[in-house]
Amino acid sequence: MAKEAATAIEPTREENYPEWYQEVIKASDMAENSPVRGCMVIKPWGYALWENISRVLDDMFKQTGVKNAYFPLFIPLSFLEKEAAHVEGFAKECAVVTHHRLEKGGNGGLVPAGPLTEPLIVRPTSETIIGDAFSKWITSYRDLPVLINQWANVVRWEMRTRLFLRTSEFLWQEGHTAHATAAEAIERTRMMLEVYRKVSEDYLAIPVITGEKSASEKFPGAETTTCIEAMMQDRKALQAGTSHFLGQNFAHASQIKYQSEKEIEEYAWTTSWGVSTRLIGALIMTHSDDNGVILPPRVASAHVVLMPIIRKEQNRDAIMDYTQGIADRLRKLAYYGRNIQVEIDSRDIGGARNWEWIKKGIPLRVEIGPKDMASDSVFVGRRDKDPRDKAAFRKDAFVDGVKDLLDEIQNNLYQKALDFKNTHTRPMDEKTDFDAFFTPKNTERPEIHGGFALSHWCGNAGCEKNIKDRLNVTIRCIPFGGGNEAGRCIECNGPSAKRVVFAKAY
RNA sequence: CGGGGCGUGGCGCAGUCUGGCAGCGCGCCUGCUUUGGGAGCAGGAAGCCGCAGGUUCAAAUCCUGCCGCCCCGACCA
Repeated sequence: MAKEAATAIEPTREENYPEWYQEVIKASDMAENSPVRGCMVIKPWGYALWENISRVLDDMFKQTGVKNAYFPLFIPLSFLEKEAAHVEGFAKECAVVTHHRLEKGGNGGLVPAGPLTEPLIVRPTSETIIGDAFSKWITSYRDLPVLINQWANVVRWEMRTRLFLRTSEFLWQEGHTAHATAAEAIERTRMMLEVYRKVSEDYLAIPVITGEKSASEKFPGAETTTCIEAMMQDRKALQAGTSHFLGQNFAHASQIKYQSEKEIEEYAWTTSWGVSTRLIGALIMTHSDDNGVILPPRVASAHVVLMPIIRKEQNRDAIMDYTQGIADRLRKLAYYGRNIQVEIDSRDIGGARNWEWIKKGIPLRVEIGPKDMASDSVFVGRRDKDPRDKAAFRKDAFVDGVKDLLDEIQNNLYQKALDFKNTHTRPMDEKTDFDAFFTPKNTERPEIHGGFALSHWCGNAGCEKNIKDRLNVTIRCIPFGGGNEAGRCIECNGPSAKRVVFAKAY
């Protein structure tokens, strides 16, 4: 027997969180770096997650009247220039296409030829190109609202990239809507944020805080940006989704106008909202442990792995039949929008097989050997429990109860994440406490520290900046609900009407 | 773009200081024995030592330039 590591993943979260994150992804076989700088290859086990998340979102979008469409990957440079704040926000991270042909170069290579008269940028987001379409589609108040979503890839040339969390190219959906009134657009902004909250909490089992961004953190060109913020296991905040009220900024830029009932020319009010493959990063960092990924059942790449244990060759057919019979029954069961997905892994590689599936985070591992078959049973391990904590089930009881079992795991994951978030979220009124909260004890090798501080803020951008410069802590959002409560700004002691969420962020 | 680290079979690394046969562990393939907590033995395949120049009888090793990756920061979903 080979040596056993204390944990399947090294280093552990405690030892080196960023490296742990990378190792977890590698061990789960979800994605890998590609030859293209900053771009990832999403492998089947990771892509299945995205498919499942997409399906849930897509259904919910459609239930609110949104329809899917598709717009070009390339955006004329002049389009991006139309909205001043938007240009400022995205100019630094645009990939630009300047040529349309390759020719043989001097030493056998290829060189770009045929310069474009107007460079094209690869979309970092599609407000401008979709705004242009909307300007043609909308002429009357009768055309409104227009409710469009597209599933697409976008490119943002980031300095530093990390699998799923920040890659040069990523997959996302971007919703774009146009409305006759500000009130209706604001309502839509909140409605879609609510969809994100629901998917995040009910499917990904990631508890979030919903709220509004401060002026410095909002989307370039937006009037207001609302967001869902989640806490990762290193207690840093991750912005998991945003929904923007764009006012009439993009309507002016793209000339989205309509004639009202009163025969007056009006500009439309628009929104945009998106979530991306970053959600997968959020999911990994919320649930995974030192043995690898833990997938919430409702979006898991697969639900159950069946592992036949064939001790004697003459048992093979009987055990495989028994296993196949269980798989057939499980696959007929519907669970949250799809049938139970079953993997059968009959590889003869000893205990390594079990550990591979632990690292991949599959919710249920089922061992099926001669003893189980003899007693009409199965031996089940749950990913939300210790790897050695396994229990025998009667076969029928397991099959009939598998959906309850999956829901139990789903709820456990959510509850655990919620407890973690609550434990590390605290009101903070004294500047010294605030600074201590966000300062690691060991400056050489900072330990996991901090969390969400609920503190008062006077609304002044200067105070926000001071805090960022001093502690690298930002306002993640001004949370909805919770009520107003007068207090004193954590930075300047000025009057404040409400607490906001401060945290270090990804 | 600033600071730090690193590029050697698929993965992780040693070898570089002091130039002289391309190595180790894991993984992979074959066979036998095993199997309910990460199997054992035997055999085997797999390398442009990041790239390009230079020095040398000889370069993974020395020199010059470039490229890429990772971590921290700035930027960001």
